[in-house]
Amino acid sequence: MLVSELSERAEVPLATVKYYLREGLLPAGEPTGPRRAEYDECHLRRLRVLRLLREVGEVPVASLRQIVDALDDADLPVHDAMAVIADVISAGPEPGAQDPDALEMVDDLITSMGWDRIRAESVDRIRLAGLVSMLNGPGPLGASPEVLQFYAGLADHLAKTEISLVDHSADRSRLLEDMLTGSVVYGQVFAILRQLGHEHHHAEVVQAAASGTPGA
Amino acid sequence: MLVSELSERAEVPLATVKYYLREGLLPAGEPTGPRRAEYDECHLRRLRVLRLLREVGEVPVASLRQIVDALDDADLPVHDAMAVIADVISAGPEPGAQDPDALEMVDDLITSMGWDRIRAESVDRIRLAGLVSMLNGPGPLGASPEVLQFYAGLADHLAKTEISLVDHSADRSRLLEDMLTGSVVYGQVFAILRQLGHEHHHAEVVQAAASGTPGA
DNA sequence: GTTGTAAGATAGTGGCGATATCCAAGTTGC
DNA sequence: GCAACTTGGATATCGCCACTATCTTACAAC
Repeated sequence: MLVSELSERAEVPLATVKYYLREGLLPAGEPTGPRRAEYDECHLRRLRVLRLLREVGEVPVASLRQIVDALDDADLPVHDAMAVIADVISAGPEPGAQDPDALEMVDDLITSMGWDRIRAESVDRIRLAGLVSMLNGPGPLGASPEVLQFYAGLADHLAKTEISLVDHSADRSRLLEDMLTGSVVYGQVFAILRQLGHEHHHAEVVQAAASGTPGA
Repeated sequence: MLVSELSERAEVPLATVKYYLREGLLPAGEPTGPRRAEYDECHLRRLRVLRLLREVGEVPVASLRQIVDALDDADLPVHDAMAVIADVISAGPEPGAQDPDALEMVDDLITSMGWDRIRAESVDRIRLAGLVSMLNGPGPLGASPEVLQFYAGLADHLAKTEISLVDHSADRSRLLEDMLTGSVVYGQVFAILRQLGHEHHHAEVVQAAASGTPGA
């Protein structure tokens, strides 16, 4: 297929497709002449993944480039590619000052969960420490080890189930793309369901309080 | 305290504090003269909340204004204020074409969870339908009712626990600010823990597959 | 008084994600 | 064979957003 068809099928403006080609997010098509090139289903899939990451995951274009580099590096084992991708997606603008206490809390949590496969350089580990440090700073919110354990237990259950559901027999690029998009989209799905749960349960306690203290 | 002290204590650049005052995110201080005004702890708390929502939650400034409007409207009951805030935070750029099938799946899910307090206009409900529609479109990922139920069950448990932990006896603005910041920060905490869980469990299945098929 | 800084208003900056325009070279319809 | 159209490719421009810098006036403290 030609660029214009690619653009139509993915419902992405032609100018944007060209932009992605320019940025190296989308590999160039197979040239069939000096001013002509052919694109296939892989390009279409890749383009859909890119748009999903941008629109649902709000991943910046610069990060997308790092992600496709990992995706397309056939020498990189699947698990290492996922690690690179996880780091890129979690990377924020904030290196921030390290808080040793918070980092220790996080490492204790990781140990108590038996998560012995987490890399020490994991961006998520550092970022979590940043959040914990923020929670334990000024303000009424606090992150006790018990509360963190509760969250981690739930997250472990969710993550374990999700990993068990992926079809590990697919070929490398499909596998990576599916894990990536699944992680992003279902992450959003869960976040929204949590919000909906808040709305429902908050309504219930408010009503209970109102009927329990009718004159207050 | 004076603006400069407010800026120092919250570790926010003075120019940014002035910007927030201009935008109406931060109420003006009590004027003690034609060119002088006094700020108190409420301003400091509010400023910290605003920065947290921006930095952790990546909430746009325009949304912050809508949020503080709800926060400061003393006539708005707490639950209604939370509903407004939830809608503002979940609002994306995408009204998008409605997919009746996806919306029906979402409504079935909501019914099966017993979530009878969700407003029909809830932005989250619509957004979830958008994601489901995307999952059931082209691509290998699919959102079956069973999978959605699994996510919703977990989300319900999490949300219920979180709601039970908030101190409902605090005064209105503290209560709202705490629920809001808690929701945003712990949402991030959970998301990161999920990622860490993925990293650990994926490493385990990869290793199991490698030792199970040593010569493949 | 002199100096420093607050408050307030106005204008400017930088990053990012596209989008628009132009051009030379092929392709297609006739 | 010829004209109209489209493609790939390069360059320029746009719009939004979150700040940030500058300037002015007036008060406060020494």
